[in-house]
Amino acid sequence: MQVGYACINQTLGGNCDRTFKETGSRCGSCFKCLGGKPKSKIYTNRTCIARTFDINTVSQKIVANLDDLLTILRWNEDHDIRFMRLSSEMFPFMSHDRLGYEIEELPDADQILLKLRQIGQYARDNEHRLTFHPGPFNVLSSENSDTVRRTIHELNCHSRIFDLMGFEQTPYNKINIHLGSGSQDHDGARSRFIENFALLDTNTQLRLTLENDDKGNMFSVADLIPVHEATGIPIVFDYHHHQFCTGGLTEQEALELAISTWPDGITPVVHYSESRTLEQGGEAPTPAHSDLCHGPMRLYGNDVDIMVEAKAKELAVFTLDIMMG
DNA sequence: CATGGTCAAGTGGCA
DNA sequence: TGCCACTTGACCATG
Repeated sequence: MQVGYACINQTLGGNCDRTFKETGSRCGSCFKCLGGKPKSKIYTNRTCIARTFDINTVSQKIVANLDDLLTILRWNEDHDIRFMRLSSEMFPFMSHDRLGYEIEELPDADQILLKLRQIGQYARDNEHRLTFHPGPFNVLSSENSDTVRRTIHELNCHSRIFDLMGFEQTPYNKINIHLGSGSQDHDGARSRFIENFALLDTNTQLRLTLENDDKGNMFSVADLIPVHEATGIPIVFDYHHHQFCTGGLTEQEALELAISTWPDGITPVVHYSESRTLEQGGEAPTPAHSDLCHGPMRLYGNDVDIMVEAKAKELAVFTLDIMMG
């Protein structure tokens, strides 16, 4: 079992202002709290906006993002964290209709390709599991053919990065999305999803996973099962989302149903977060994520890798209270 | 150099 | 109708 976090390391990134503003307490361990300089900021989200897009700048940002990713992985290793979600912003605008590019045509392509191999090698050597979770704009089930086309391209771009890291083509390095666009018509959305899934590159198909939604009219774990049966796509169980969309299953039932969709030999991934509203003393839970974990999180005896989706990132990993039984 | 307005993209749900 | 939520705050122009 590994416990990981998503995209950003606050300690290295010095990004605790949000936590400070909303809770009044600083993390105490980021570079700002320790008196460091902004220059030393380590993060992998360097991006740009379309208006100022410049391929040379983007290429340099990618180099810096990959350098910092390796720094973060080393920090993780030092702190016994061997599971991390990579930011889709590491390669800004890569799949954009007008501004998109191939990695090979970037000015720093050689350096970037080398760094990707080095990151992959480091992850394999130290058994770090790296995953992607492309943004909510990826809707494979959309009725809009342009949206589907862009989604296919973006997912393939993500998969290509894992290929360049030298990873096997399995959901060990998953690319996770939601089914999307089916609140009024589950059957139609599932059909379109299955149809469009066939259009993805094979390596992308082999890495794709589906996550249960956080809205009652959307897709519970049970609602995703027909898609799993048609495509073999494993299901990622999100504990927090399940509260808002149970599909009539208990937490344990939904967890174990999702686990049953994973291939032998690959540890299933689950997502764990808690309600921000409850954390701040509210009455009813809402989908927005908490800063930290308060738990306990129950595993019911199952072995999974846990992606903690809390705003305080790696700091929240250390607050996770896991109940094995 | 701090601040606030703005930023590629889809969809659903709430005030 | 507008805004927030989700992957994930960062960029950039202004003072």
